[in-house]
Amino acid sequence: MSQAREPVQIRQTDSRTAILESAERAFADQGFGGASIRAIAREAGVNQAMVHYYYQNKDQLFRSVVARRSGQVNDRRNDALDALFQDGVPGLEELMEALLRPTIEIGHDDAHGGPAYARLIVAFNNAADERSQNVAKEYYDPIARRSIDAMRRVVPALGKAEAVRSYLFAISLALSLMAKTGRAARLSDGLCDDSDTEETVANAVAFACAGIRALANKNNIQNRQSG
Amino acid sequence: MSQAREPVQIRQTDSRTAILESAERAFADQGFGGASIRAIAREAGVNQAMVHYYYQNKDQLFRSVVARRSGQVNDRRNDALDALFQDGVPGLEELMEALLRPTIEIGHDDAHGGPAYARLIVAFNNAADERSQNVAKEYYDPIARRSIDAMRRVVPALGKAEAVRSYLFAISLALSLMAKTGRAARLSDGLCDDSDTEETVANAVAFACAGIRALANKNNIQNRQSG
DNA sequence: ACCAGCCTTAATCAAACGTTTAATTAATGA
DNA sequence: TCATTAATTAAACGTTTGATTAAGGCTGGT
Repeated sequence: MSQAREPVQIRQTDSRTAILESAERAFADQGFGGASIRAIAREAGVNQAMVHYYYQNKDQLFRSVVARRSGQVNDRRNDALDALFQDGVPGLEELMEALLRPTIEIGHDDAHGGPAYARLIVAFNNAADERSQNVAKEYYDPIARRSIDAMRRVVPALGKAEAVRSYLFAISLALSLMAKTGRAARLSDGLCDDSDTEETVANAVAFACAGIRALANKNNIQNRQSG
Repeated sequence: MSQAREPVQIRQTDSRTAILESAERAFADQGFGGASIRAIAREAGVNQAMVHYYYQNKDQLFRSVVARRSGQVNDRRNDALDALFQDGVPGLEELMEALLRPTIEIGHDDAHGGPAYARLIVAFNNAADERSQNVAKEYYDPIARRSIDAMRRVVPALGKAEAVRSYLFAISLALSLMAKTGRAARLSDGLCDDSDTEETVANAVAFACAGIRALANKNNIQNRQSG
């Protein structure tokens, strides 16, 4: 018997991830329909047949792009949740920072293609087409459910419907911060930088926590009146 | 002299707006690149050359779709702002409702294709490509600037950067409510309906106002400490 | 040296794309 | 009635698309 070897990963690494990163940029900039496999291959510096060799078709290429990044973000979120609830129930600010920080930080990670994925994830987060919904369901629903449960443990007054809404609000808020469309800078005449990760996280957490408490109070008052 | 007549509009109305509405749905569902003029024409029940006859090319077709709806929303917003500030400075809740309600309501207007435009506007609101940015700049920046100024008059403690961020947060929040991706219903096991316009507006306003006040306080405290 | 396996290539396919054209029909004003 | 204009059509343009194929190069194990 020969000893263990893994020549496969070593050899395929270059082209495989080059395609993935090129695809990430293309999907982010032009959408699924607008991106072309030919252009993705060209920018990755590989033959266009290589895209099909590694990823079979355009649909699976898209899923592979999302799978890689969502894994990075959600691993960090899950770890943070584990740590937070280990010593009892944390505060709302801690919880929301744990949920929002990984999302915002990956979008700010210029060196590793974060902004491109940020644009991509924003685009399909609010999309209603079947492909986007299937991908969202597979890669983001599990962490979403866990986060919503966590929010209700931290703020017991929060009803389930309000918790879901709050989570989606907070996420949509964090995503709008990742997108870096340049609109904030334009509207503020350059005052909003958004490259300051810490300030961005702080703003998002502050805004989200205040909003969540408002929904929880609203829910509470309604229950008292009707009950 | 013959009496007044407008045969042109009457004759072209049918096909012209049929194309526009079909295009709205196509762009919303498949994105700019994914939507095809052929399919748009087919679903509108017209020859595909008609699309170019009325709208020259795909780019102008897209702009025409946005122009029509943004006009509807922003006229209502501008009127509401005029009315609000006529008798002095309104409260934050009134202001935010004036800004968010038109956006949310048009997304809930099932009978007039609102949901399709909602999805479309969400998609390109966070997009960074040149086309989306140009359209956003032309059709949405003016009302955005006016709204941001209004917010600062109502909440003087709000710095300019915070006001811009707050506005973008609030809008992204309202848009995520319009989108109706089905995700809220799925995550809440059907509890979140989002077809109740009044409750949706109330939730969005409550969340946004609380968040804005939080940012204003944060800004205030920082100024006191550093000043 | 040789084979077997991944990796890479150029060439090719049918289908769909946005756009243009020329010709036809329907409605109008004189 | 007749020329004029607007609306509509079918057909074709050249290009690009996603996907497939068959062939060749490279590498490591024997």
